[in-house]
Formats: sequence, C-alpha cells, structure tokens
Amino acid sequence: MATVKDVAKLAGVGSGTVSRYISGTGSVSKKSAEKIARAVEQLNYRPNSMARSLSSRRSDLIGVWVPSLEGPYYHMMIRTIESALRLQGKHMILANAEDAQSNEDRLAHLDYLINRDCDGILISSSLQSEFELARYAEKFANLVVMNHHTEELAGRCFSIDHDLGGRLAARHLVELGHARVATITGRLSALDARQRHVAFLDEMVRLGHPVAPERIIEGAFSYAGGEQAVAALLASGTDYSAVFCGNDKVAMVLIAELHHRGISVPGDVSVIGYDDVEFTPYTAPALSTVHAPIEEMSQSACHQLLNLTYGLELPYQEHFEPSLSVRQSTGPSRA
Amino acid sequence: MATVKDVAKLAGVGSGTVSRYISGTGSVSKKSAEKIARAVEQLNYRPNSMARSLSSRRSDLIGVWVPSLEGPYYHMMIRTIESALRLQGKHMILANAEDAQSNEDRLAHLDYLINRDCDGILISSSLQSEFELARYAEKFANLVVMNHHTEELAGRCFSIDHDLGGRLAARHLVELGHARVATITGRLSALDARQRHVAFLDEMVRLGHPVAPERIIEGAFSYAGGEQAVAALLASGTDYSAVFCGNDKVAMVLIAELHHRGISVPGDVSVIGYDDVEFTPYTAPALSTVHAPIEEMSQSACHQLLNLTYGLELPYQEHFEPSLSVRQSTGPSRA
DNA sequence: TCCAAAAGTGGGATCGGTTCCATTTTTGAC
DNA sequence: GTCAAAAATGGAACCGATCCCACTTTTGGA
Repeated sequence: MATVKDVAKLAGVGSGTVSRYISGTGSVSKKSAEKIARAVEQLNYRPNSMARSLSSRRSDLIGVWVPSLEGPYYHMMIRTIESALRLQGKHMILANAEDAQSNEDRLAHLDYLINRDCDGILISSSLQSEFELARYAEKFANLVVMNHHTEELAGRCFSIDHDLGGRLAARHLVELGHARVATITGRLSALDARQRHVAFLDEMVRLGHPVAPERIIEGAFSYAGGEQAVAALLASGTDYSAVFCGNDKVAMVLIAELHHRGISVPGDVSVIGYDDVEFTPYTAPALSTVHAPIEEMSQSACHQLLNLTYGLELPYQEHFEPSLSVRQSTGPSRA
Repeated sequence: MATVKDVAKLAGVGSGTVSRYISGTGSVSKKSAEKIARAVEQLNYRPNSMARSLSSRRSDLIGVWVPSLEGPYYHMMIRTIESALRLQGKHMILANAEDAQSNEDRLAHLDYLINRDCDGILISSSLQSEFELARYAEKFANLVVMNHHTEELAGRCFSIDHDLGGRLAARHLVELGHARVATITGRLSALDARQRHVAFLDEMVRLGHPVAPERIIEGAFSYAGGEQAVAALLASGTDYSAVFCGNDKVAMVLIAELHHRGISVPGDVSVIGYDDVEFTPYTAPALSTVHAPIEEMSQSACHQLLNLTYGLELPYQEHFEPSLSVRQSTGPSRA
C-alpha cells in the first residue's frame, strides 16, 4: 500500500503538501494539486485511517449505546443515526446493553465504546439511575443523551414530550366515549414509561374518568413483558372498553391476544399504542397510536453531537412533540 | 492521558515490558507485572486504540454491509453480529445501502467500510449482480457473504436452503387441502426470493396443484412493496384459498389488508410467510411461516469471518435448513 | 555446582499520517 | 518596478502503541 511519502516522491512535492491536498486543509497550488492527483491515481493511494486518527487525535468514530435491540424502536434510531453519520463521513459503533444484568454490566458496555476512543457518544437511556450520567458528562464532553433529562447535561438532552403524549391518548379515548379504560404501562422505573403513564392517568382524572387501580397493569416494553402483562390484564376479570398500551409492541401483543380470544378490536375493545413504530400501519386492525418523532429526535441528537464534536453547525432541536396517529384500532365506545 | 512510557517510567520497567503485559503476549515476570499493575491503576492508564491499530496493523473493526434496514430481518442479523463481535472485543461498523440508487452507490457504501480499514467484511447480498463479489474477494481476503453463493467464495458463503423452504410452504398448504393457491414473491432478481419462489411453484406442481400464472404476483420485500403487491392481488379478481408470501413483512401487510376487507384468516384465506422474524407470534392471527435460522446463520458467518481474520477457531456452519413454524394463520381449506 | 535452555528485559525502530515552522514564491496595490 | 502581505512549500517532530533484537536473569536437570 502506498503512503504519503510515496505519493510525495512521485509527485515531486513534500509530504506536507500531499497531506494538505488530501485532507483539504491548508493551501496547495494548482500545479502541485495536479501532480499529486496524478500520483494518487497512479499509486492507487488511499490514506490509512489509523495513522490519520493517531496523529490527528480523532477517530471519526461515534459510539451509540442502546438498552436493547428488540423490536423496531431502537432500530429506527440506529437506522437514522447511521445515515446521519455516513453523510458526515463518520462511523458508528454500537453497544447493545440488552444482555447486561447489572449496572456494572451496563457501564462495561459504555467502556466498550470509550475504550475504542470514540470522538463522541450517543446514549439512549430511559432508566434514571442507569448511569451516573453527570459524572460521565464531566469526563466525557462529547456526550449526548436521548430520552433522558438532567441539569448537568443541559443542551445535550433530547426528548419527546411524553406528558403531552399521555394526555393525547387519554383525550382520544375519552372523545370516543370510553369511560372504563385500562392501561398497560412499561416498567415504571423507566422515565419515559412513567411520564406518559402519569400524564395519561392525570388527564383521565381531569376528564372525569379516573382509571381504577385494578385496570392498571405494570408491564415492560418488550414482547415477553407485553405477553405477561396482557395475560394479567385478561385474567384480572375487570372490564374496560379501551386499553392504552405504553408502547406499540405491547399494543401489538394485546391485539394478537384479543384476536385469539375472539374479542373484536375496536368493536369490543379499542386499543391505542405509543411510539408509532414502523409496523403500526400493518397490525390488524391498523394501530391507532401516539406518534413519537423518534427519527427526528435521533437525527437532532446526532446533529448536535456532531456539532459539539467536530464544530459543525447542523440544525437540531431538543424537544419534540408527539401527535395522534389515528388508525383503525380505536373506535367509539358501545356503551 | 497516560501513555505506555509514563507507565513504564513509574513502574521502573521498559516500555516493551509494559506493552507485553497489557496485550498479554510475551512473558512478564510476576514482579514486573505487579509493579505495572500498580502504575496502570495509579495513572488510570488506558491504551490508545489508534496507536495500537497503527502499529499492529489491525483495526479490530468489522464492517457489515446490508442492503436495507427496514423491518426486522436485517435487524436480527445486526443484533446477532454485534453480540458475537463484542464477545471477541471487536467492533462493528455498519453500512446500510438502502438509499443507494445504483450499483455505483452500493459500491460506494462498501468503500465507506473499506476506507475505514476494517479487518474483515460481512456482506448480506441477495442480488446476484449487485457486486462483482469475486473481484472484491480477490482484493479483500477477509470477506464473508450471507444469502449468496459463488464458486470464488467457497467456504465463505452462508446460506439457508430456500429450495427446501419453498417446498415446506407448498407441502403445508397442500396438506391442509388448499388447491387454489396464490403467491406474492419478492423481487425475482434477488437470489433468495427467486429460490424459494421457484421451489414453491415446483413443489406445487409435484403435488398436483400447479399455481396458475394469474395467481403469481411479483412484489418486493418491503412494506411498501408488500402493499402494492397485496393491492394487485386483491384487485386481480382471482380466487384462492391460501397465499404464500415471500417474506413475513409482506404476509403481515396481507393479513392487515384482509382484515380490513373483512376477509377472515385463516377462515376464508390461509396465509403463510417466510423467515420467521421476531413479530410473527404477534400478528393477528399469529403467522404461520417458514422458519429461517437467520440468527444462527449470522452468527456462523460472523464466526467464520473472525476465524479467517484473527485465526480463531469459533464453531460455524455454512448451510442451514429452514423448518415449518405453524401458527394460526393457516388452516384447512373449506372447499 | 555447572551450564544450556527458557524466561524476562529495555529500548530503539517503526507504523503512516498531521502539524508546525522557517523559508520561498506569488500576488496585487501603488 | 517595488515591496509588503498572502500563499505555498518541504521536512522534521510527533502521535502512542507494537515488535524485534541483543542482552541478562532464572530455571532445573545432570
């Protein structure tokens, strides 16, 4: 493999000039540029990225930490981030912490990124206690967080207004005439799950239809967690004409189980989800859900991280509002 | 940040000894090891991965090229690969070619990986003409391919027996008594889509129920492609008691649309998918499908790549057999 | 106790870029 | 045509590891 020196020799210029030409920094005369271009062509020169990283002290690597890769949610995130990074010639390395058993494990996954000398790190964490994020933020300036908010990380937190999201769901159901409503939440230790849940309950109270405690099931944002929670709800014997599910995966599981039991959606029971992941138009019936702008948020977080890390000025926005995505899984209450 | 030299000085040993201690290669006396360990602790030393890569001429980076990141299929792949690589202390960088318009674009995505000096590359390509893979294989020894087979890459191709898969689907439907069967395929220029399709048709002939040409719709393996194909099938006016879909995404779209039109699955029409991606238990009804061992294949491909690249001896297997995963979307023909 | 083999050691050369700086060349206003 | 400012240049120093090699120390069998 040819090196800068080889190119410099063949082009009859100094190595500094070649470097400047290649990286596009500093100035190079037209004449030199042409000679170098020819030499590069002839030698089929390609800069060595490790040498470049070593001497420039930047790896062009961005680390992305996610708590799980089950289901479409984090995948939509990854997909968006990969694309935004590729546009800037940066590369993503990924740490999926779903096999982590303890906080220590989760930190080990973060170290897996840090040890690689990422220039910046993007974390999606909804567990408040998951990291001592503030401490990491001190040590690691180029850190940006999604689905989380702390004072220490002002300007580096990206989030969706789940308070509004929860209320939108409540209003939608009440507008359709549903008074007896059940809900399956995510793990309430997760910030985003709790926010939407609390807001949903509160809005139901405000609208005059408080949700009875026996109609509240704490589940988890996974297929397995959804199955358990759905089973618990159906076994509880309580009645309800609509169910708000904390995310779309759980809603999907619920619809499947209701179908299995011959309960019609939305005829007998309306189901509303949350997130609006890619499969929502294709459940049967198509899922009404609270649209969370996941991709926009991911892109913004990524942009801001690139700005901080490389001094770019890409557009971004810190807060996003969800909206209602009404499809066929919700309908008027029969009562 | 501390360097080997700092550690060496503090520990009172040579830099070579520190290097050997850190990397675990070569021998270091117990006494030195202890002194170095103390110094590492004290200085909070962490080796610089770029310097390491430059001098050892290995990046510990594995590039993964996928044609798309829509839907669960490639995500399951990514998830498996990330995990297998992390276990070996390697990192994955990703190139998603779904925005590529031309072959040139697709190659640019591959260059995006190669320019990063990946130690090895994993490609999932079902388009035969997509790359001149053989040429890349010459230039780039540590290359492994999924869903593809060429002579030049003997021992480096990983695949699922889609011929068998297609036949399993046919047999299942015929056993249930279906004689008028329709099928929605993927793009037939894709090897995997064609294989299962051809085998399916052939097996239907063998079983005495050839599929009439008007009951064959060429679609694509995406949600949008599925929607179009489903619309085409339903508009065609042909009748059928069962549909074989070339992948699960399309099957999901079909089920949703049938539900929308009040056509019962499997009462009026049986639907069988292909792949067995993660959502299949949760469609309504749960999707009968041909189980393709995607995760096993991905892990094997990854293992063999690691073997080739780093001289490891991880277990792997080149060919995989699909099996039937019968759920609720298929049932006996009424006729 | 002796000695060859094995284990352990220090430090310099090297990987292939970037960056700095002193120096030369070019530019353009007068 | 002159001259100061701006542009361009070459090459050495540097980034922080690994690896090699010549050398010293330890080991253990006779």
